[in-house]
Amino acid sequence: MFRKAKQSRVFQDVVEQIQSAIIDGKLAPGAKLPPERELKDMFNTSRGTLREALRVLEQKGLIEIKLGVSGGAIVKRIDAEPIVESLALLIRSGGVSLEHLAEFRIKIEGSLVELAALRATKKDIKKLEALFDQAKSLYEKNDWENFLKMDERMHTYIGTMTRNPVFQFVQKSIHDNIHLYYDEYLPMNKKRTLENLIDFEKIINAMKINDSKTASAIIMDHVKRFNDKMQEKTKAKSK
Amino acid sequence: MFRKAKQSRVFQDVVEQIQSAIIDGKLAPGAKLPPERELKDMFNTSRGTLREALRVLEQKGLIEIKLGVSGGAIVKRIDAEPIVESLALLIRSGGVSLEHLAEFRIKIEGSLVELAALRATKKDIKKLEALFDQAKSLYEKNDWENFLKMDERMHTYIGTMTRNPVFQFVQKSIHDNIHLYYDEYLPMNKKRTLENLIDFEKIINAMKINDSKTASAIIMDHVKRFNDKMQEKTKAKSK
DNA sequence: CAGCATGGAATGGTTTAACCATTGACACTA
DNA sequence: TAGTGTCAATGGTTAAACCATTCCATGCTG
Repeated sequence: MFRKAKQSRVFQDVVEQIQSAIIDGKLAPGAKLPPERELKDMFNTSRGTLREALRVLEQKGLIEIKLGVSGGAIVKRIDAEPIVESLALLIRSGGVSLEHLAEFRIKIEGSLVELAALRATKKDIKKLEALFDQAKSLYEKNDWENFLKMDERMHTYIGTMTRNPVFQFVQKSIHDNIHLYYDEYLPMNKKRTLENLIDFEKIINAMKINDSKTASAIIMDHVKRFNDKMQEKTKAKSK
Repeated sequence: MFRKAKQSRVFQDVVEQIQSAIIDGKLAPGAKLPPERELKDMFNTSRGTLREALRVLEQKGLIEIKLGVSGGAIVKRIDAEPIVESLALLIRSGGVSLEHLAEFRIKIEGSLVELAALRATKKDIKKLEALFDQAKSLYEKNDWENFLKMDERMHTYIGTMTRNPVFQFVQKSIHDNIHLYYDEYLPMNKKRTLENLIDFEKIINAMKINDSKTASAIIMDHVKRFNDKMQEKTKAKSK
């Protein structure tokens, strides 16, 4: 199944071989790799080196490691998680500011909602309504923290509705990360949050009658309003 | 500088400590971490475990490791490379199809070019013209492979011109990865390539007179034409 | 004196072997 | 039969030694 490893950064060669096997479908999601002690022999390397390779594969989101007997390295379905995490790093290190993110968001989220509306199934709308009801209930309970989480879930779910993984992970990346700024810039605000909720209600209603253009227009207005608020706060801070 | 490491997945604790130090700016880009043999004592761990932590940090794009005396782990400036790589994995594993990518591209690239045109400096335009001239020369020499590379560089450079890192890495991710499909679907085609070149010439001219709307319209047409060609090929294949 | 070759030392890369920690399966007992 | 405890498989960690690469100082040579 595996060649012996090339020299010089042996662990990299191991990573490449296992990664190729996964990408080529020789190792499907859910498949279990042999135990470390066997793998090290297959690759003709030491356990330490093999483990460095496994660390890298784990970090790439290609495998997951379980402890105990019948544990080991299991091939994962590749998802957007590593992308979201990398973007978060980029943001937290100051490479991306809120303005950058907002500028991008305003360009993309209209298209995204339009696409979601075009492809919405009845089930999607039900799901979205369920999320909306939960958000509303949290709003009424003044549970700001959980309300934000639900808001994030609604945005992410609209991403899912596009049926396009590129939009999905872009949406997830934006909203996972934009919340990093919330606490700093947007403390709980009843009035603003209500506007937020009403927007979602309107979007769901537009989706129900397949009015994708209206849904798109509402979200763009929603994002613009958010950005304006954010900029006010930023200016106020820098004074 | 560092606490002793918590137990259970010790290497993860080491990763978190070093990562925090980098994000908080305690370790600036270019700074050198102590040698492995010193770090292992600082963290009170073994060299093997410490090296697993370094592998993870390296994979995250936070550090870079140099060999030899005066080598060691150097803090990197965080860039979009890990994101581009993760996306490539997602695409190559079949999670993202060409149609998905194209659908996204058609929505985003118009906005991106518009922004680039708005913010273009004279230096940008010179640089873009230089890239264009090289691409043209490669076209005339029928050097398909290098022409594609130059085409990719032009797209990426337009991303840079937005002065927004989010657009930059999105553009880079799309174009780094869309080339994975070129060989399969788009063999060298003189006529199509010429259209391609003329588009760029028009875009540069529009940018020169600050006509961002026209630049945007041209690129959207360009992308649509690309998608149509691609779909023809895909259909022809599936017959 | 200038330039170049050489060897030493610092540093990452790899190996080996042993032991610890977690967990699931299975046999034993009440 | 239900519960419980033991055991073995597997990942996690440690330790010490040696290899490979690279920089740099030293000294030789022209």
